[in-house]
Amino acid sequence: MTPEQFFKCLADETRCRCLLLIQQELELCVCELMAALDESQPKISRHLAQLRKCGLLEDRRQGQWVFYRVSPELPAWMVSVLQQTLTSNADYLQTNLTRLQAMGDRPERVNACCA
Amino acid sequence: MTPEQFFKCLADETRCRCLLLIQQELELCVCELMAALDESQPKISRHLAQLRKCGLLEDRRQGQWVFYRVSPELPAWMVSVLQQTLTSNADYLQTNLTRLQAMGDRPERVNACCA
DNA sequence: TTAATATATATGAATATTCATATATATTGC
DNA sequence: GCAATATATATGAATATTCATATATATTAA
Repeated sequence: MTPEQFFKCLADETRCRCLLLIQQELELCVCELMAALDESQPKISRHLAQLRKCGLLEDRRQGQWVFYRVSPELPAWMVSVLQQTLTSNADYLQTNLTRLQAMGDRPERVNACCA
Repeated sequence: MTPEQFFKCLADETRCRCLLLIQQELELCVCELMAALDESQPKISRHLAQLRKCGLLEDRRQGQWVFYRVSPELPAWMVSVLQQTLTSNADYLQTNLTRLQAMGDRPERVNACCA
């Protein structure tokens, strides 16, 4: 993936916020991101699909939910850019994190290894 | 500037290459970037104007040439992203740097302070 | 006047959004 | 176990919007 292709993935508000939230929370499902961003389900789902197709995210289904996480194969410099952006833009994400915390009935995580 | 606005600036091949070349060379004029990227003058000029308008670059005119450099007011994390991208993508820029070096009659720099 | 750079406009291409619907899993009542 | 239903997510199709490019023209300095 070229640098500009990587940056294009980050160049949309929905994708940027989803990626940074996932980078911080390790793993989030579609409904959690809908709550955090207050956006429609198809909108979230489409952007996540795009990020997965580009190789930035990977998904796993757990029952009715699909959880997304940053791909473990992502080149180190891209991870570093994500982390640097996250660390330096705490205020940018604050509203989203507040909404996420305020969300009731968040799906429980079950470790893939010992479900 | 929000993170996604910053990344949008980097999300185009022409702008990405120009920015990384300038980050590496400290200062480049339009005709040098035309040579390095082998692109038309209006195309280069337009993208540089956009980067300047967004606050990523600043320009100085020296005689007939206009030199662009990374804005000294750019937030540290953005500079860090630029530098990290540059360092980790040497091969991506190699063709451009070769063409730049091969360019004859490159305009001389005159220091602003002691011209 | 010539060289270097900037800008305006028109057009086409890429991208995002919405709505409706499809699929996959879970739950409830029989 | 088997329907009927609910919930979570994905996707096709239509539309709207944004973005990049090319051409032509303007500006600025030597």
